[in-house]
Order: sequence, then C-alpha cells, then structure tokens
Amino acid sequence: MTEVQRATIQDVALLAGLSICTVSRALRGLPNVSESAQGRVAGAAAKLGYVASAAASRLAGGSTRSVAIITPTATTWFFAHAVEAAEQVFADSGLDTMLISLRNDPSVHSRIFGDLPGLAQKVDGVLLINVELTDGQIQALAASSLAVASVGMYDVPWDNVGIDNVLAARMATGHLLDLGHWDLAILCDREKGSRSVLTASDRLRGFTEALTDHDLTVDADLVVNAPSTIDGGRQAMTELIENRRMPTAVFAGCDETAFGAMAALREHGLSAPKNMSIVGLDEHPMSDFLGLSTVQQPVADQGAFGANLLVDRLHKPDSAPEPANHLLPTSLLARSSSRRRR
Amino acid sequence: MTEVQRATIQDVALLAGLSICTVSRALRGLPNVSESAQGRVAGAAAKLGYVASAAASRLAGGSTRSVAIITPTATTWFFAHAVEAAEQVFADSGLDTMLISLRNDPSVHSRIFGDLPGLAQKVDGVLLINVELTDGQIQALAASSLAVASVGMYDVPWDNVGIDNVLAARMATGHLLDLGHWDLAILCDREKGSRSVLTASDRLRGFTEALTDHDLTVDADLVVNAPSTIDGGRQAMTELIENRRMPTAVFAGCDETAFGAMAALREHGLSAPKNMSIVGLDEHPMSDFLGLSTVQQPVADQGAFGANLLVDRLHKPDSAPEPANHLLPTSLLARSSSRRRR
DNA sequence: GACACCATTGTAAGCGCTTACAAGAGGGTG
DNA sequence: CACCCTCTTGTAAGCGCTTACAATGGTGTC
Repeated sequence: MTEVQRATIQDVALLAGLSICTVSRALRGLPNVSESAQGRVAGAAAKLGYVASAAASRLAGGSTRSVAIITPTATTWFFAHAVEAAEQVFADSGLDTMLISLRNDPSVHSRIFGDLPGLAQKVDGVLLINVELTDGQIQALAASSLAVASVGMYDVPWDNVGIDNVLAARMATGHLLDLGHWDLAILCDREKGSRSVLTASDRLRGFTEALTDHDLTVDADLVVNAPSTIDGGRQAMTELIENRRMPTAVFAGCDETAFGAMAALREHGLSAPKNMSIVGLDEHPMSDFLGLSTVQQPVADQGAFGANLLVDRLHKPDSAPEPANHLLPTSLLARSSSRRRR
Repeated sequence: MTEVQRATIQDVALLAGLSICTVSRALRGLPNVSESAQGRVAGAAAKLGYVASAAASRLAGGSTRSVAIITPTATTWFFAHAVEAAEQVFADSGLDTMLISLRNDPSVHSRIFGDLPGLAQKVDGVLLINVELTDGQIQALAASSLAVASVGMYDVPWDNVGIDNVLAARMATGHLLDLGHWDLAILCDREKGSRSVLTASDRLRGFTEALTDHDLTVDADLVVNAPSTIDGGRQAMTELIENRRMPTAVFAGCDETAFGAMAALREHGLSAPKNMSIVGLDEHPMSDFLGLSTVQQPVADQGAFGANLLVDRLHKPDSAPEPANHLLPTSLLARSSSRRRR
C-alpha cells in the first residue's frame, strides 16, 4: 500500500518499456504519442502509484500549478466566504491554493509585497481580496511575472471584480434619506494609504454623494472609523454615543459593523429603530433575524468570479485583453432596523 | 528594480568569489563557514536580490517548507478563526500554508485522502481541523511521510488539541437541568462515518450522560441533526417545531446553530427563553448581544496550539514523544436565553 | 527504387539547488 | 620536523523532471 520508495518517471518508463521522455509526454497529454504508448504508460503509472514530483516538474518546467489568495483577514464573514469560493474554483482547476492572511499587520504586508520574486517562486498568480496597496506596489506587481486578479479593488491594472460601492452606499444612504432622516452618521473602515484602491472609501463617497444630492453636508463628527467586525462596530457606536453626538440614522459599512453598533446601542439602553435607524451592507445570514435593513451583495460569487479571472489569465498569459473591471449587482433589503423619522 | 533574469546561486558564488557549495552553506546558516565568507555571501546575495529557487531546493533537499490546513469548511466562525490563527503560526515559522477546504464534498475528501503521496509531494505536514476520517485513512496518514497534527479530533495516532467536548456538553446540558428542565433536545452535527473521531459525537455523549445522571433518558425524536451553521440551526429547529415536538429546552451544538434556532423560533412566533430555553457552545461575538447562554471555548488558541504541535513535529521528526492529546478549558456563560422552568 | 516527409520515440543537456566526499591550510604534539 | 587534527572550502554527483534535437521507421511521390 504505502510505497516506501516513491516511484519516479524512470520506473514508469522501465515498466512501460519506453523512454522517460515519451512517458513524460504521455503523462501530460502532449500530441505525437501513439495510442499504444499512451495506454502502456497509463497502465504502468497506475500500477506503480506514480505521482509526478511537483518540485522536479516545477524546476524543469517553470509553472508551479498553484496560486495565492491574499486577504486582509480570513475571519470575517465576507472574507471567509470569498476565500472559500475562490479556493473551490482553484481546486477545481487543479491549482493549489496558498493562503496568505495579512492580519492587518504592516510587517506581514511588507514581507509579502517587499519580496515579490520570492512569491513568484512559489505561485504562478495571486488573487488579491481587498488588499490596500501603494502605487509602487501596484506597479511592481503588474510588472512581475505573476498573474494578478483582484476582488473589491479599484483602478488597478489587472482584472477585478466587485460591486459598485458608490452605488451600494447611495442605496443604503438614500434609503435613510427617503425615510426622512437628514442627520446621518457613517461607520466605515478607513484606508490608511494616500491613494484609494479599495472599496471602503467608495462607500464613504457614495454616502457623501447621497447627502449632497439632498443638499446636505457630511458632519465630520459623524464619520467614524470602524474596522469591519462586530467589535469594530460596537466601539464605533460607543464612540458616537459617548464622545460625539447621536444622529437619527447610521449607515454601517458592513453588516457585522451594524451588529456591533446595535449591540452598543443596547448597552446604552437604546435600540434600533427606536432611537436610531441603522442600515448595513452585506446581507449576512444573521441580518434577517436581527431585522437589519441592508444592501445585499453577492459574496461567494465575487470570490469565485475573481478566481476565474485569475485562472483565465493563467491559461492565456499572452494576447491578454485589456484588464477589465466587473461589477456585480446589489439590492436594498429594507427591514425593521430602519424606519421613518418622526 | 525588476530583475529580468533571476539571479541564481551561481551568480552569488561568482560575485562572492566562492564556490556554490560554500554559498549554499552560508545562506542556510550551516556551521563551518568563516565569518568573512559569510559576510561576502550575504553582501553578494543582497546586491543581486537573490532569492533561492523553492523548486530547486525542494528537489535537492527534500523539504517543501510548507504545510496544509485541511478543514471541512473555512466559512463558519470556528473554522475561520482556527484557520487564521494556525496560518499565523505557520507564517511566523517560515512555513507556507496551503488551504484545503473539503466543503463537505465527499469527492474532494476522497481526492485528497486518496492521494496522500500527491499531498506529501507538496507539503511536509498537515493540520487537520475536525476532519472526519475512516480508520483506513487514519492509518494511511500515520504511515505516510507527512507530519500530522489535528484540532478537535479524537483518539488519533498523532498530536491533537481540543476541548473536552463531553465535559462542555455536560456543562451546557447540566445548566439546563439545573434550571429545572428535564425535557431536552439537542441540535447537533452528526457524523456519517461508523467510527467516531470527531468532537460532534462527544457533545451528544455529554448530553446523554448529563441526562442519565439525572435518571433521564434521551428521546430520539429530540436528537436533531444540524449542520453547524445558522441555516442548519434554523432548519433543525423548524423540523423540531413542525414535525416532531417542542421540548422546554435545547442544547445547540454551536452558537451559530443556536442563532439559527432562535431565528426559527421567531419565525414561528416563539422566542427564547419564553417558550424554550437555549444554550449554545462557542461564545461567538454575537452571543452576548443576543443573550445566548453558552459554553465558551478558545478558538484561536486551538488553531494556534494545533499549528505549534505540527511545527514541533516538523522540527524534530525523530525521537518523537508519544502523540499527546491536549485539552483546553471551557466555561459556562449563563445569559438570558435560558431560564428556570416554571 | 530513391527521395522527401511525417509521426513517433529516444538521447542528452540542463533547471538550481543539496550533500557526500575530497582537498587544502594551519596548528598542536611527541 | 614528521604526523595527525580540525576547520574551511571546493568538486562533483545527483534530485526527477522538461525539452531541444536527433534518430528511426513507415508512407507517399515521381
């Protein structure tokens, strides 16, 4: 059962009575191999339980048959689902998936993006999910030998898929405005970098635009930085209540932030929509139960779509069409966490 | 900036005026290299931006410097956090992490475990997180060249870390019994395999034992299979309400199951603890907000601990001590979803 | 029947690194 | 001062595969 000594292509060649070279061709399905040779090779390989050495074929051939998913975190709802969907696509394409979580740790970030040749050593391509990059890093990545695709990024020189975040934020904000609210706060993850490549700032933009359309202005006190986690939302709402001032409605950058905000309200003896209307963005499975009004976005679809973009690039590296930006649809789901201002 | 042609160890040797062999030793910090040689090599490598070819060193050396995390899913709270914590440990140990999500897909499962030599080709070790395995697969894995460690498994011939699930389930169930409930249901993920290697069945066992201690018996109608997701809990509770019968209290195998159960109650015009007491297991960040009584378990700790077990095995493959099973503590958190029976 | 041609198969040279093993250089010992 | 050690460095043989290129043999053509 357990081959003590792994069979090599040499062993297969011997058993099949053919040369190593022919075996290699047969195994990879290259043309110019006779039916009989093909058959004998397949038989011998099966009999020996032969598995090609990944290291050897990489060294000789070049391709690693694997890709990396790079993500700020693998723990939140959005990222976990996007990562799994992408991994599935890669697995189905015969690619191994290397997971790299940046964990919001700058040192990890620079270790990865500061050593692109090292990365290129291990994978053929990378799928970036909402990764904050400097101009220099974007250039370097685009110039590297790595195939690149991304999810939820903006204005990048490679294929991307995401949602129209400006629109989604406008839908959420517009919903609150339609309900008669005009004193609005936003709880949103802010980018640290100078240049906006992520969706977070687009959400702030959509929020701003919606207000402007109604001749309202954004109160800087009501723009609160909130990591896209339950705790992040809780802290942001607490900050709002305790150190700033209470608006009548809040747009939370993602559902988990909204959950945390609802929890903070509760901790202060308040609740939505009684004391404040809240709308999120995601359509997390808990949102329905909690009555959270939200803007639905496809999550697994984005991960899978992004993965497919990368797979396509890998399969036809040359004659590459222009990098495209694909937008998936979103829709508003009004529930009980938001209501008309009285 | 971008080296068109990657520098090889040859180039470094030339620049440093040393042989390839000495460079290789110096780069890997082996003994018997003079200070001066060490310095010249480091300088030359830095100047050339040299990065060793992973494929070449794997082929020549043997080790892949990477490990695989195998998990049934990467999307639920427990798994996402365990995976990320493990990935962090691996990254900090200089190991690359390959992510393999089984996605509850038998064909993926057999593709992976049916080709251990193939896996061993790509990684030095695997960390299994709650993976259901047959006896044969366990034997094969243990006999393979792969280092193995696991999280949340039971009675396996390698290092494992987990919680005492029997105890945790007894704590949860005992809490309900203490509140005067004696008609109890359990919503729990059931294993399909014949032999129990996972924690799920331990939870059922703990539940059963707690009842037995109180001279109660388990009503088979009140043992409901529920995938450990929100939807799984929702469906299980719906099944209970619509097709079986309502107990006065329920132990949900994990918090997300409990959330789903609470949602299902709501959909039927019911609620906890009014119509039914509910206790979960996890201490999910939403549990506090939802008032869910639960048994807390350390999640990131388990992932990190498991990863460290694997790293240790990798570092000292021989002279291996007996495989050990480590248990991390749990504790009951009584909240408002459970109350005294009236 | 000699020639060109195509399909199939074999030969051999690496890919970039690790690692026995050998070789050389000093230094201490009797 | 010959001899044995030890420390450092070099030589060369792979690791298991891919791939240019050469070789072989059977067809078809004039």
